[in-house]
Amino acid sequence: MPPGLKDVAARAGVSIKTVSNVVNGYVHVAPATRARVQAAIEALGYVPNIAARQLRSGRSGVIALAVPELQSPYFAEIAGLIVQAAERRSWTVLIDQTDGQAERERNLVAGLRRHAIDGLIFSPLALAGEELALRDGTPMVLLGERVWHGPADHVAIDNTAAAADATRHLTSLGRRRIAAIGVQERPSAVTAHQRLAGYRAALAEAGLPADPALEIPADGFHRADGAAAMARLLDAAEPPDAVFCFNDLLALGALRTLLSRGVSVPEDIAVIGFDDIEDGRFSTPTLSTIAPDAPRIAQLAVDLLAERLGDGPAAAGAPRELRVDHRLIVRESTCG
Amino acid sequence: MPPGLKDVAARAGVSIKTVSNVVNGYVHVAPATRARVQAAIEALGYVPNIAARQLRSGRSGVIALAVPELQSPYFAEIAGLIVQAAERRSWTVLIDQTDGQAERERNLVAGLRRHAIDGLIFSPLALAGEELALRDGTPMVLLGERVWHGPADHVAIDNTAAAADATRHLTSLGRRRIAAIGVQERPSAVTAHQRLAGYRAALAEAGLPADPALEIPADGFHRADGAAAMARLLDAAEPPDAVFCFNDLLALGALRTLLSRGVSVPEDIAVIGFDDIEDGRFSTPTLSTIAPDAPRIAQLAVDLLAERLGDGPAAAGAPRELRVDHRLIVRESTCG
DNA sequence: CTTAAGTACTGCAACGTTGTATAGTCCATC
DNA sequence: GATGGACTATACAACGTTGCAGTACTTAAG
Repeated sequence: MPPGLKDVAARAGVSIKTVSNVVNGYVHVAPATRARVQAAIEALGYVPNIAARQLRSGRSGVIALAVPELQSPYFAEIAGLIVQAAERRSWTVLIDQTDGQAERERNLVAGLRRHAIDGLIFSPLALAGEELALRDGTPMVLLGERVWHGPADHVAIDNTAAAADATRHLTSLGRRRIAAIGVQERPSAVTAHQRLAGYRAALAEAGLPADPALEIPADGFHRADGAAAMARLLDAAEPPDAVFCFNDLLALGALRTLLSRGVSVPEDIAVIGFDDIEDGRFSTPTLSTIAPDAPRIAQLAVDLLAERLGDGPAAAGAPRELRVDHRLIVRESTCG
Repeated sequence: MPPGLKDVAARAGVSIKTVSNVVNGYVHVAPATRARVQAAIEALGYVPNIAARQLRSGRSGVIALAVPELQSPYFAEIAGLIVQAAERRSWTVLIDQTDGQAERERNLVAGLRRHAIDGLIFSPLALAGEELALRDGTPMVLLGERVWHGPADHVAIDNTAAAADATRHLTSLGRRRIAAIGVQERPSAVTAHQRLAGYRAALAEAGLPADPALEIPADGFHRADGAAAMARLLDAAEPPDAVFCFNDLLALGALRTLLSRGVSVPEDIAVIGFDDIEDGRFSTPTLSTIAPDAPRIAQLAVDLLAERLGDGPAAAGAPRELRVDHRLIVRESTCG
């Protein structure tokens, strides 16, 4: 049985509360008393019982992060950054994996969590809009899409603008038949919709026609989906001269298909992705992409949560929408 | 303020304890009563308070997973699999990131965790051997290396044998100057030592001399380290005709250097990695590698923890060492 | 008709912590 | 020499839950 305040108090010859005060750094404790208590703490190896503390204070020091899947480099990176940012506030992060399943996401939002958490950072995949209203009062920060007037705070880049930047980069290189890989019909696939919108906007801007045959759907955003989509494009009557993939994994998959078929990149077909995952910096050819400011996304998400959790005046208030910058990164896959 | 047993009890017209009994599936509750209580629970949206439950029972239903970094695909994959395996036992997983810092790992082992957890799954990077003895009684499962007679349970593949398999694959292809990338001097870098040992053993077996100039150190196990190491090898007087990289990230980095310098793989230099991360299946060329049975590692780690957590006879006992299989996966980087 | 065993439910204490209220001491100020 | 304030320390209650002991009733066996 681990020692409690009680045991430390007995050993130091003070009251339980005095030990508690020492532990919590309360100012008005005589130096001599403090030293005696500290010694007792060391001697007994006392560690505060978090469960009890949480029971009293209602705070657990744990925030949950819900992502579709950790295996995806982009989410892994974001998760790592959020863990780091949370650490700076002495929070620990509990990771929920939704696998993009609507049911799991709904449970999350309904507050059917098994564990008590102070806040939730959530990157929804299957749910969108009003369905995301968190039932219990747990503060939530949404990640990764721009849902205007959504029910919760969220942090995101301007997906549409970023997609337009990517596409514009291709048009500026003189490409005329630019395909898009990653189109998704589901109404909840907001990210895909926004990137498609940006793509179309940039095409229109360049005076290029929107060709439905160039808008290739993908079940998921993985390499295999990208590889399959690219194969479909190459087998078509009139292949493209450039491809905008809605994320880097799709692009890497596409790249693989291109190279294994002997299509040279970027000479025959230029490829650009989205996310700037590390893989793209070392692939062959290296991958041009849109780089969201991921460290900032993580930091802002944690900060926003902290604000809601604080007792200050900012705790309440209307949902806020924070936009994070993105950059176009040009590498070999568009400019060999 | 969320409803408690008290509130449910009041609404259902029974005692608090009866509600508790219903929640915990106690047998001797009259069907009618049970129904009434259930209704009240639904109506109020009651969810048990984990902190209080833990305070009473000592169990939190949370296990911690400590990995060097989530950004690394191999760890991200393992983490994802462990979250899934834990879910099957209704556990949640709390992720700690050590960044491979000895101090952080030491804190972890000393039990200076911020959160109360039932068990710990730990993939150590900086610590090794006796330093890993867990101070408080929390059950721990070690991941990813084979430390004989270590202080805790662990699950690992046979690193040395696997490294030998990889190297043997290269010798069997007729390669004579086989380099190793990822050598680390630190005594705690057990993984690197074991893979080096396997590499040397396979060379000896093939009657090849061990050439120190071919054993290239790497600070970390990332793409950049692999790229740098490969550059060093190419600049040497006598470049190798094959390279065994201690993990896939190193190999992908090395691949990048090779291709950007126009060295053809595998004709001029064959490359093999270790881990079988998804990237290697879509890189150009695709990467030969050693594939540990990651799903099994995750499952076993969780099972082992469950055993220690159980009240059964298996709960105590000497540390166990479980070996997991690995396979050699031959792809284009060794057999174009 | 008594006893024992089983069923259905209740009340109290305790897990370890912290907020509030309180009380005593010491010192400076009016 | 009284008043007030800062400092130091303590006691008690409460957070929501569950284990244990106990009550009251029912049924079956002797």
